[in-house]
Amino acid sequence: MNPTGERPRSGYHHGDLRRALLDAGIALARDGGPDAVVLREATRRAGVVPNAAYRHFASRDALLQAVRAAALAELAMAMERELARRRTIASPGEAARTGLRAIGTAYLRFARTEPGLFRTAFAVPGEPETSDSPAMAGRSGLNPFQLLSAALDRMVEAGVLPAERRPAAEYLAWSAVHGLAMLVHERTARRMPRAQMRALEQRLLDMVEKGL
Amino acid sequence: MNPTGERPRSGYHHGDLRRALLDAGIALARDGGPDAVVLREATRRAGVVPNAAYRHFASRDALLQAVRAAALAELAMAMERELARRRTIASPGEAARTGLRAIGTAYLRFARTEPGLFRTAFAVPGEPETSDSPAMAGRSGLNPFQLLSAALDRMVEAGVLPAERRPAAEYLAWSAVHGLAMLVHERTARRMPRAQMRALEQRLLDMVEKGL
DNA sequence: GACGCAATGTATACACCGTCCACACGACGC
DNA sequence: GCGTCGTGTGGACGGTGTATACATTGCGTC
Repeated sequence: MNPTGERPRSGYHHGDLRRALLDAGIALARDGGPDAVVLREATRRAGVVPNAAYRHFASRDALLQAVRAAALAELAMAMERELARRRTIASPGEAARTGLRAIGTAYLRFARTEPGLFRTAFAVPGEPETSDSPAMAGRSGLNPFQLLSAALDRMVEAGVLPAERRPAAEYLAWSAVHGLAMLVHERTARRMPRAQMRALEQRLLDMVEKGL
Repeated sequence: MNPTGERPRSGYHHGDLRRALLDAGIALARDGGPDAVVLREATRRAGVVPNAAYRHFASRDALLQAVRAAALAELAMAMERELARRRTIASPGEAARTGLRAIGTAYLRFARTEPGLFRTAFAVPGEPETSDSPAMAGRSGLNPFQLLSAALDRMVEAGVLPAERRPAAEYLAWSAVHGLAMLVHERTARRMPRAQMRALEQRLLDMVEKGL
């Protein structure tokens, strides 16, 4: 009944209402996407009257932005985990390449396994991902976009990406992966067989590597 | 005051309310995106009481889907225009390549010049674009996705795309272009200089051509 | 040409939403 | 011990989508 385990309420004051509202908002976004994060429902889950939210968030949109930042942070951490999962590779060139691939893989998996959070992170206008507010970042302090940039930098250093192709390369890589992610869970190809989908993801990452 | 030029109302009956509601919905989506197409406002513009809409659309979502179909049809026509604009080319291989490029160019321009309709077409779940309801199609009877497929088919016929790479290639091409389109007008890079943006679009299309 | 039915538009009402305002409670500093 | 200020409450307003019952009228049938 009370999934996060906090007792219903201590007294007149809540204790940490901001956190409770944010958690409720994240849960709503997780299953239902951005439109599902509705202020009154969040307060209901926190066991509090609707207007109490306004002591912590200026508007429904402010809450939504906070949820979005949390979603981006989760994605960043998924990327960091995928990067860490690589075994140490022989050549530095290969290491750099698998780094980029890990970023893309984590992105696509996140879109698959957390469609609601994914849409909340990217289908809602707001502060651009390129800005570095720590709320959007993972443990490394980098947000998803910055993690991608770093991966590309390492490719240049390792000599597997010509320096003259480096500028703005994150936009190309991001575009391709993001487009497929949208395609995957939003529409068409929803009922494409799993194996075929994975193969398509690999081909896309190949295309990026080859075409960058 | 009455942009489409129809007189305010004849009598008790409207004449073509369905069309009027759809037009109003399209106008709302054009500046404001999917969330802006609100049923009551559409009826207001048609000079009719809110519930009248329910004689023509089962729900707000049904209206939204009709608007979405119209947006897809507009995109299809933009693609057809771009295809027709090509001068006749010497080699059939080159013709096939410029065909694919025209599709991508039209897509990116549509996202730029009609952001509201673009988001309505793609940021809202619904019948997949791969289905061929004529409401989503252009003059050729093909919808945007089918136009892309046809362009790829022509590349195989002309011998500029190996047949073994053809299957599912539309997903790769669509992903890249769609991702950039989202990136363009949704977030980051909104204030990127025009020339730089165009250059980026060209590089993306290069990447697709090379990496497909 | 009159009639009746089905299609279309109206009236009223409900639940839900975001948000504003005035007020109640209570933790913390003087 | 008391006042102040941060936090939660109560009530209200205008907006939305939608259900249900009613009014009007165009059109096919006799």
